[in-house]
Amino acid sequence: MLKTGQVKKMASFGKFIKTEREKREWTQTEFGTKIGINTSAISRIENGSQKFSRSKLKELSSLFGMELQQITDLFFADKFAREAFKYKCSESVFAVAEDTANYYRNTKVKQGKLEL
Amino acid sequence: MLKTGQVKKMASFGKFIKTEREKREWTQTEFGTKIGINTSAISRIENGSQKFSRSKLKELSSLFGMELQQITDLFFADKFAREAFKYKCSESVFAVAEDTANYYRNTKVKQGKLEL
DNA sequence: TTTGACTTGACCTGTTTTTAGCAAATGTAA
DNA sequence: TTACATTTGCTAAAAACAGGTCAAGTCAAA
Repeated sequence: MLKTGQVKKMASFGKFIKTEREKREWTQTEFGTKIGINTSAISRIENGSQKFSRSKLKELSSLFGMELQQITDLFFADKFAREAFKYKCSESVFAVAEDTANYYRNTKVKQGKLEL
Repeated sequence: MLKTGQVKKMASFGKFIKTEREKREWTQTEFGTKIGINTSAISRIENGSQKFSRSKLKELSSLFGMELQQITDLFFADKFAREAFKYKCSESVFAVAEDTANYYRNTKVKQGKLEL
Protein backbone atom coordinates (compact mmCIF):
# COMPACT_ATOMS: atom_id res chain seq x y z
CA MET A 1 0.00 0.00 0.00
CA LEU A 2 2.72 2.45 0.89
CA LYS A 3 4.90 3.61 -1.94
CA THR A 4 8.55 4.42 -1.43
CA GLY A 5 9.02 7.67 0.35
CA GLN A 6 5.41 7.78 1.35
CA VAL A 7 4.50 8.79 4.84
CA LYS A 8 3.36 6.19 7.29
CA LYS A 9 -0.06 6.68 8.82
CA MET A 10 0.25 9.07 11.69
CA ALA A 11 -2.14 10.43 14.26
CA SER A 12 -1.27 14.10 14.20
CA PHE A 13 1.73 16.30 13.65
CA GLY A 14 1.97 17.04 17.35
CA LYS A 15 2.05 13.37 18.23
CA PHE A 16 4.63 12.82 15.53
CA ILE A 17 6.91 15.41 17.04
CA LYS A 18 6.42 14.07 20.51
CA THR A 19 7.19 10.51 19.41
CA GLU A 20 10.34 11.48 17.54
CA ARG A 21 11.51 13.70 20.34
CA GLU A 22 11.06 10.93 22.89
CA LYS A 23 12.81 8.41 20.66
CA ARG A 24 15.85 10.66 20.95
CA GLU A 25 15.32 11.10 24.68
CA TRP A 26 15.16 14.86 24.50
CA THR A 27 13.14 16.85 26.97
CA GLN A 28 10.84 19.49 25.56
CA THR A 29 13.30 22.08 26.75
CA GLU A 30 16.25 20.41 25.03
CA PHE A 31 14.30 20.02 21.85
CA GLY A 32 13.06 23.58 22.11
CA THR A 33 16.60 24.87 22.34
CA LYS A 34 17.69 22.89 19.29
CA ILE A 35 14.83 24.14 17.17
CA GLY A 36 14.54 27.59 18.69
CA ILE A 37 11.17 27.51 20.43
CA ASN A 38 10.51 27.74 24.14
CA THR A 39 9.18 24.93 26.30
CA SER A 40 5.58 26.06 26.64
CA ALA A 41 5.32 26.35 22.90
CA ILE A 42 6.69 22.82 22.43
CA SER A 43 4.16 21.51 24.88
CA ARG A 44 1.34 23.27 23.12
CA ILE A 45 2.54 22.07 19.74
CA GLU A 46 2.71 18.46 20.87
CA ASN A 47 -0.74 18.68 22.37
CA GLY A 48 -2.20 20.41 19.37
CA SER A 49 -3.16 23.77 20.79
CA GLN A 50 -0.43 25.54 18.85
CA LYS A 51 0.78 25.10 15.33
CA PHE A 52 4.31 24.24 14.43
CA SER A 53 5.82 26.98 12.34
CA ARG A 54 6.01 26.24 8.64
CA SER A 55 9.29 28.12 8.44
CA LYS A 56 10.92 25.61 10.77
CA LEU A 57 10.15 22.49 8.75
CA LYS A 58 13.61 22.45 7.25
CA GLU A 59 15.31 22.56 10.64
CA LEU A 60 12.99 19.89 11.90
CA SER A 61 13.85 17.53 9.08
CA SER A 62 17.57 17.84 9.66
CA LEU A 63 17.13 17.62 13.41
CA PHE A 64 15.19 14.40 13.04
CA GLY A 65 17.31 13.20 10.14
CA MET A 66 14.28 12.71 7.92
CA GLU A 67 13.39 13.72 4.39
CA LEU A 68 11.98 17.22 4.14
CA GLN A 69 9.31 15.90 1.80
CA GLN A 70 8.05 13.51 4.41
CA ILE A 71 7.95 16.19 7.10
CA THR A 72 6.23 18.58 4.71
CA ASP A 73 3.52 16.11 3.79
CA LEU A 74 2.86 15.28 7.40
CA PHE A 75 2.73 18.94 8.31
CA PHE A 76 0.25 19.86 5.62
CA ALA A 77 -1.85 16.75 5.98
CA ASP A 78 -2.35 17.74 9.59
CA LYS A 79 -3.02 21.34 8.69
CA PHE A 80 -5.64 20.38 6.12
CA ALA A 81 -7.30 17.85 8.40
CA ARG A 82 -7.63 20.37 11.20
CA GLU A 83 -8.99 23.01 8.92
CA ALA A 84 -11.47 20.66 7.30
CA PHE A 85 -12.65 19.63 10.71
CA LYS A 86 -12.86 23.13 12.06
CA TYR A 87 -14.90 24.42 9.17
CA LYS A 88 -17.09 21.36 8.88
CA CYS A 89 -16.11 20.24 5.44
CA SER A 90 -17.75 17.05 4.27
CA GLU A 91 -15.77 13.83 4.12
CA SER A 92 -15.33 14.16 0.40
CA VAL A 93 -13.36 17.38 0.62
CA PHE A 94 -10.00 15.69 0.18
CA ALA A 95 -11.18 13.79 -2.84
CA VAL A 96 -12.29 17.07 -4.35
CA ALA A 97 -9.00 18.64 -3.33
CA GLU A 98 -7.13 15.92 -5.16
CA ASP A 99 -9.11 16.63 -8.34
CA THR A 100 -8.41 20.31 -7.98
CA ALA A 101 -4.73 19.66 -7.37
CA ASN A 102 -4.62 17.65 -10.58
CA TYR A 103 -6.27 20.51 -12.39
CA TYR A 104 -3.56 22.86 -11.18
CA ARG A 105 -0.85 20.40 -12.08
CA ASN A 106 -2.18 20.01 -15.59
CA THR A 107 -2.92 23.60 -16.46
CA LYS A 108 -1.10 26.14 -14.36
CA VAL A 109 2.20 24.33 -14.36
CA LYS A 110 2.38 23.82 -18.07
CA GLN A 111 1.59 27.44 -18.65
CA GLY A 112 4.20 28.53 -16.18
CA LYS A 113 1.51 30.22 -14.15
CA LEU A 114 3.00 29.22 -10.89
CA GLU A 115 1.69 32.21 -9.03
CA LEU A 116 -0.87 30.69 -6.76
CA MET B 1 -19.29 7.72 -7.92
CA LEU B 2 -20.81 10.94 -6.67
CA LYS B 3 -22.95 10.64 -3.55
CA THR B 4 -25.92 12.87 -2.96
CA GLY B 5 -24.89 16.37 -2.08
CA GLN B 6 -21.37 15.74 -3.21
CA VAL B 7 -19.61 18.35 -5.21
CA LYS B 8 -19.15 17.88 -8.91
CA LYS B 9 -15.61 17.91 -10.22
CA MET B 10 -14.53 21.48 -10.68
CA ALA B 11 -11.45 23.18 -11.99
CA SER B 12 -10.88 25.84 -9.36
CA PHE B 13 -12.91 28.02 -7.06
CA GLY B 14 -12.24 31.06 -9.21
CA LYS B 15 -13.54 29.34 -12.30
CA PHE B 16 -16.53 28.13 -10.36
CA ILE B 17 -17.42 31.66 -9.37
CA LYS B 18 -16.89 32.96 -12.87
CA THR B 19 -19.07 30.24 -14.36
CA GLU B 20 -21.90 30.76 -11.93
CA ARG B 21 -21.70 34.52 -12.28
CA GLU B 22 -21.88 34.31 -16.05
CA LYS B 23 -24.78 31.85 -15.89
CA ARG B 24 -26.68 34.59 -14.14
CA GLU B 25 -25.44 37.20 -16.59
CA TRP B 26 -23.97 39.42 -13.94
CA THR B 27 -20.97 41.61 -14.64
CA GLN B 28 -18.14 41.48 -12.16
CA THR B 29 -19.29 44.84 -10.90
CA GLU B 30 -22.87 43.71 -10.38
CA PHE B 31 -21.75 40.58 -8.65
CA GLY B 32 -19.29 42.56 -6.58
CA THR B 33 -22.03 44.87 -5.39
CA LYS B 34 -24.24 41.95 -4.39
CA ILE B 35 -21.51 40.24 -2.41
CA GLY B 36 -19.78 43.36 -1.17
CA ILE B 37 -16.43 43.27 -2.93
CA ASN B 38 -15.18 45.64 -5.58
CA THR B 39 -14.61 44.77 -9.20
CA SER B 40 -10.85 44.41 -9.08
CA ALA B 41 -11.09 41.89 -6.30
CA ILE B 42 -13.67 39.87 -8.23
CA SER B 43 -11.39 39.84 -11.23
CA ARG B 44 -8.45 38.64 -9.20
CA ILE B 45 -10.55 36.04 -7.44
CA GLU B 46 -11.82 34.62 -10.70
CA ASN B 47 -8.32 34.53 -12.10
CA GLY B 48 -6.86 33.00 -9.01
CA SER B 49 -4.49 35.72 -7.87
CA GLN B 50 -6.62 36.50 -4.86
CA LYS B 51 -8.56 34.32 -2.50
CA PHE B 52 -12.25 34.58 -1.94
CA SER B 53 -12.90 35.59 1.63
CA ARG B 54 -13.97 32.73 3.85
CA SER B 55 -16.31 35.01 5.74
CA LYS B 56 -18.40 35.54 2.63
CA LEU B 57 -19.15 31.89 1.89
CA LYS B 58 -22.59 32.15 3.44
CA GLU B 59 -23.54 35.11 1.29
CA LEU B 60 -22.19 33.35 -1.75
CA SER B 61 -24.28 30.27 -1.15
CA SER B 62 -27.49 32.25 -0.84
CA LEU B 63 -26.57 34.45 -3.79
CA PHE B 64 -26.03 31.40 -5.96
CA GLY B 65 -28.86 29.48 -4.33
CA MET B 66 -26.62 26.56 -3.48
CA GLU B 67 -26.00 24.53 -0.36
CA LEU B 68 -23.47 26.10 1.98
CA GLN B 69 -21.88 22.67 2.44
CA GLN B 70 -21.19 22.40 -1.26
CA ILE B 71 -19.71 25.88 -1.42
CA THR B 72 -17.63 25.19 1.67
CA ASP B 73 -16.20 21.96 0.30
CA LEU B 74 -15.34 23.61 -2.98
CA PHE B 75 -13.72 26.53 -1.22
CA PHE B 76 -11.54 24.41 1.01
CA ALA B 77 -10.70 21.85 -1.64
CA ASP B 78 -9.32 24.72 -3.68
CA LYS B 79 -7.51 26.19 -0.72
CA PHE B 80 -5.88 22.87 0.11
CA ALA B 81 -4.94 22.16 -3.47
CA ARG B 82 -3.26 25.53 -3.87
CA GLU B 83 -1.40 25.20 -0.65
CA ALA B 84 -0.24 21.68 -1.42
CA PHE B 85 0.97 22.88 -4.77
CA LYS B 86 2.64 25.98 -3.45
CA TYR B 87 4.56 24.13 -0.80
CA LYS B 88 5.37 21.14 -2.96
CA CYS B 89 3.56 18.46 -1.07
CA SER B 90 3.69 15.02 -2.62
CA GLU B 91 0.66 13.57 -4.34
CA SER B 92 -0.17 11.45 -1.35
CA VAL B 93 -0.75 14.40 0.94
CA PHE B 94 -4.52 14.27 0.65
CA ALA B 95 -4.61 10.57 1.41
CA VAL B 96 -2.58 11.26 4.52
CA ALA B 97 -4.87 14.18 5.33
CA GLU B 98 -7.86 11.90 5.14
CA ASP B 99 -6.26 9.51 7.62
CA THR B 100 -5.47 12.38 9.92
CA ALA B 101 -8.99 13.71 9.61
CA ASN B 102 -10.33 10.32 10.63
CA TYR B 103 -8.00 10.33 13.58
CA TYR B 104 -9.41 13.65 14.70
CA ARG B 105 -12.97 12.49 14.15
CA ASN B 106 -12.41 9.38 16.24
CA THR B 107 -10.52 10.85 19.14
CA LYS B 108 -10.93 14.57 19.57
CA VAL B 109 -14.64 14.61 18.89
CA LYS B 110 -15.53 11.84 21.30
CA GLN B 111 -13.53 13.52 24.01
CA GLY B 112 -15.17 16.84 23.33
CA LYS B 113 -11.78 18.25 22.54
CA LEU B 114 -13.04 20.36 19.72
CA GLU B 115 -10.44 23.03 20.16
CA LEU B 116 -8.33 22.62 17.10
C1' DT C 1 8.62 16.12 49.85
C1' DT C 2 11.65 17.70 46.56
C1' DT C 3 12.81 17.87 41.83
C1' DG C 4 12.38 17.90 37.01
C1' DA C 5 9.30 17.41 33.17
C1' DC C 6 5.33 18.78 31.35
C1' DT C 7 0.77 21.36 30.84
C1' DT C 8 -2.13 25.32 30.76
C1' DG C 9 -4.11 30.00 30.94
C1' DA C 10 -3.89 34.76 30.12
C1' DC C 11 -1.98 38.21 27.75
C1' DC C 12 1.12 40.61 24.63
C1' DT C 13 3.85 41.67 20.49
C1' DG C 14 6.11 41.51 16.11
C1' DT C 15 5.77 39.58 11.50
C1' DT C 16 3.78 37.89 7.53
C1' DT C 17 0.00 37.38 4.58
C1' DT C 18 -3.98 38.84 2.47
C1' DT C 19 -7.58 41.92 1.33
C1' DA C 20 -9.63 45.24 -1.31
C1' DG C 21 -9.90 50.13 -2.81
C1' DC C 22 -8.33 53.46 -6.27
C1' DA C 23 -6.80 54.64 -10.55
C1' DA C 24 -4.85 53.56 -14.69
C1' DA C 25 -4.52 50.32 -18.41
C1' DT C 26 -6.25 47.04 -21.46
C1' DG C 27 -9.52 44.58 -24.01
C1' DT C 28 -13.72 44.39 -26.89
C1' DA C 29 -17.72 45.24 -29.42
C1' DA C 30 -20.83 48.47 -31.66
C1' DT D 1 -14.50 56.80 -30.98
C1' DT D 2 -17.57 55.57 -27.24
C1' DA D 3 -18.99 52.55 -23.75
C1' DC D 4 -18.64 48.98 -20.83
C1' DA D 5 -16.10 44.97 -18.95
C1' DT D 6 -12.10 43.24 -17.23
C1' DT D 7 -7.38 43.29 -15.62
C1' DT D 8 -3.45 45.05 -13.06
C1' DG D 9 0.05 48.12 -10.15
C1' DC D 10 0.27 50.24 -6.06
C1' DT D 11 -0.89 50.71 -1.37
C1' DA D 12 -3.01 51.15 3.26
C1' DA D 13 -5.47 48.48 6.27
C1' DA D 14 -6.89 44.25 8.21
C1' DA D 15 -6.48 39.60 9.49
C1' DA D 16 -3.88 35.63 10.67
C1' DC D 17 -0.16 33.65 12.79
C1' DA D 18 3.93 32.61 15.55
C1' DG D 19 6.01 32.83 19.47
C1' DG D 20 7.17 34.92 23.83
C1' DT D 21 6.54 35.76 29.06
C1' DC D 22 5.00 34.78 33.40
C1' DA D 23 2.57 32.36 36.62
C1' DA D 24 0.26 28.54 38.32
C1' DG D 25 -0.65 24.27 37.92
C1' DT D 26 -0.22 18.61 37.54
C1' DC D 27 2.36 14.46 37.78
C1' DA D 28 5.76 10.90 38.61
C1' DA D 29 9.88 9.29 40.43
C1' DA D 30 13.62 9.41 43.68
